[in-house]
Amino acid sequence: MPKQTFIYASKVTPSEDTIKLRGWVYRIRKMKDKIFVILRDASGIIQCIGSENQLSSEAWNMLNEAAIENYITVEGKPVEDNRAVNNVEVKLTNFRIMHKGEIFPIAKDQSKEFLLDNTHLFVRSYKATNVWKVKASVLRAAREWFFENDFYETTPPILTGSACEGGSTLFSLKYFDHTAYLSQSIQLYLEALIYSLEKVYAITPSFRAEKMRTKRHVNEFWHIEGEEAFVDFEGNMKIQEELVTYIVQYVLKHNAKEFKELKRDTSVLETIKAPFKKVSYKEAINTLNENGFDLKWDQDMKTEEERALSNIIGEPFFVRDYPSSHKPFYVKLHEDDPKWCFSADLMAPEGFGELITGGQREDVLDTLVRRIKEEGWKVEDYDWYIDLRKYGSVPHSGFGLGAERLTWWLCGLETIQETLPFPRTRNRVYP
RNA sequence: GCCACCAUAGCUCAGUCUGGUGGAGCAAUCGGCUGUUAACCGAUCGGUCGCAAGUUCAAAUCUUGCUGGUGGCGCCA
Repeated sequence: MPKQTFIYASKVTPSEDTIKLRGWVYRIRKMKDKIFVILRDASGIIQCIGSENQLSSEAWNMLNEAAIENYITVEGKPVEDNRAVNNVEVKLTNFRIMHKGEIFPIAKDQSKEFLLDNTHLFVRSYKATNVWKVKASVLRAAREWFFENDFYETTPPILTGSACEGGSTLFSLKYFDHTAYLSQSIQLYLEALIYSLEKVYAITPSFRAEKMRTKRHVNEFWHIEGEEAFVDFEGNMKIQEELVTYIVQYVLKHNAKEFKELKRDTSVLETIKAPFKKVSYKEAINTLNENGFDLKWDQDMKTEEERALSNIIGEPFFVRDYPSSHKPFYVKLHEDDPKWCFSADLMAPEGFGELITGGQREDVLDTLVRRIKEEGWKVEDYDWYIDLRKYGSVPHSGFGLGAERLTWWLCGLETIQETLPFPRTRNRVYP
């Protein structure tokens, strides 16, 4: 008899041959002379049925002892049956518990706090597994798009001696005899690399020490950042909308099963196609004021307003040309009216809000130095960055996409924390 | 940083307002059971009511402090 290997639950189809599966007990329902056990593996779940009169007494006894999350191996014949989960089930001829262990602590009733305390066990839950698969697709699709469009993947440092987004939200740590910081964005380093590779990207963790408690924030997230030489503000938005469209189409094609399990209605996602709608900041304020808000032209949009705008527009859209005072020193200003700047945020529909911030960078030496001073930063802290404008400075643009923000929206989840296996939040750095 | 809220059995919660012998469901254990869909039925087991102090004849319950956690906001991806 040829050696049989284990197959995945999702690959099981009715056949005359006996198959072998391995995985964990997802559910088990016991009756007098038959037992239903749902086996879970990386691919999904499948129902197995064991009857007392078709199993050895050893196998039957083991089946009676089986409990949630035991590691098991099974053998049996796959048959069609419309009473089973996916209309196929395995009639067991053999059953073994490979590791019984203790009673699994996560059961039917779970509070958010309990799940976070047991995150290391919750990662194996069926829902979480589906999210990890979508997120893996997001990262893979992003890399594919960059590769297809001649971007080079680069590896900038995560440990850094200077701030990018401002001092108050930096995590600091001891670096030999100095203080170093965890990266908030590798943008400044990517700007250096365009002078070598022209079109670069990186996927790195970013850290923000913000003491916020919202469903949109985590203190450690994965940042998909791109930077391109010779690309202006408009061209940068084109890159972003094509990248996002590619990722959306990729997950729709490859993750239909996961979306179904997550009960995500994908009809909105199916309509998404570049180019995206673009509204100026001024227009956005006007639209909001027409819908019952009372905002001034230079007022910052708050979460409530952003969410309202996202629901009004109902598709992905850019808010472009922000007031300069709202954006950092590296953003290029409009030459004719420096009150406005070349910065745009890409918003997701359905009230999910910001996915990307991007824009054209200031490439003129004097203007950059002036802006750093105006914002109250020390010029010497940015010496190397300023240097980039001294030797063949070129117009360039870039953006930062939050992998978790995107996954959150694509999966239609309650909170962004659910897109990370071990989310780092204000009160959680363990496990 | 600001504002709320929560802490009672392994888990989810009721009981707190109005002080007077700590409850239910799930899990676990035992038994029953018709192909179950987080099965169902019966029984058993299970508690320093987050910690500390105060008020009171009497505190899970009222007061104060502390600890841990959750939600929302500023900010942002």
